[in-house]
Amino acid sequence: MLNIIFMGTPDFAQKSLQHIYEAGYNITAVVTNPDRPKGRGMKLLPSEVKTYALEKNLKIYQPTKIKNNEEFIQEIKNLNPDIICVVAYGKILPAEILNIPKLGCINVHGSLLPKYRGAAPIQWAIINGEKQTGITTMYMDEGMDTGDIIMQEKLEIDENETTGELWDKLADLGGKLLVKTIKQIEQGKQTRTKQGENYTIAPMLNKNIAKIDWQNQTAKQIKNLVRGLNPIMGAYTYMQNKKIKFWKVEATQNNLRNEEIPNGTVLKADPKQGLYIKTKQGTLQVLEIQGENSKKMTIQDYLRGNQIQENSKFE
RNA sequence: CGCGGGGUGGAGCAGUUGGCAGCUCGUUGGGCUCAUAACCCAAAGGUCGUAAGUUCGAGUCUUACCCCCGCAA
Repeated sequence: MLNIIFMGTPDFAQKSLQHIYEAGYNITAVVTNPDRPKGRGMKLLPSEVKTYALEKNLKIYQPTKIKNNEEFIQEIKNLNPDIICVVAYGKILPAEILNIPKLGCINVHGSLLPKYRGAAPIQWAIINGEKQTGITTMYMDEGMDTGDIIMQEKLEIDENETTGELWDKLADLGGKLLVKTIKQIEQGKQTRTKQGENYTIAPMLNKNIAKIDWQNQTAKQIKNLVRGLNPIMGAYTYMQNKKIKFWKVEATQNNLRNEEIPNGTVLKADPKQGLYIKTKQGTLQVLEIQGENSKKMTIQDYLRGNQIQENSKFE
């Protein structure tokens, strides 16, 4: 039986760990990021991977840094792993680590490489309105998601699907594909394909991209942004200096009114009929909204207590 | 002790310097209409988070506690 070391941090990784654990592999250690303060009160909370590892009584390492951490690297060597599986770990592994396992370090990535290399492949696939994405398993090298591809599996994206929904599906698919990949390696049947240079990058999301650009984005693009940032961050805009987030919107092609009015103008705001906003192209209908310091609610609920004037403007 | 917002009929909110607890909507009953996410009439529904304090009088001021939410990922 192979000795496997698993490295990963968030829920996406936890799913992979669960799949290989349930497939009966011998997981000699789990490496995850140190507990981080999060939530209200900034309480120190363990990662999803750590929680799962604790539950299954697996050996856990939480190094704050890996590069030049001789003690940690020695520990890994001593465990004598056949394979190291890395899924959304959050740290870059130096060659010293990559070279330890006899059968290699393999990684699960949430896109069809070489498309969307980087930290946020799922989010970007939705923001860009992709109709299809998938999971790739690969041999890791020192670059960022540049290793040779072992297996890929495609998945269709629904036009209303959010990042959260797609995330869960891919996490599960990733776990399954990881197990299949390990099996192939175990049997020596794995293939190895170079990625080629036709790649795209999916960098970490920052605050700026979450802001709706009323001047340059069409209704359709805004819809993609909103679902791409749900439930992480949420697309936001301003109304009278108050930050407002949209969680669910619909894009309609035809304009509600044809007058020459600025993009971002409220065309209609009514508790019964909803909220409609003019965009560069098409009309945006808001379905779920979140006011400043408030919680997410349907547009109907929101408009009962919060007046939005027709012809006022989002910025 | 990370910073901030808030608990008021079923929902979302307002409530000014303490002085009859309100708005929009929903619900129920009735009316009108070829028709409606339409309109008209009527009704039900609140120990204002909990406890104590100040006061002639507290949703409003003071203190303590409980709960919820936002920022950050």
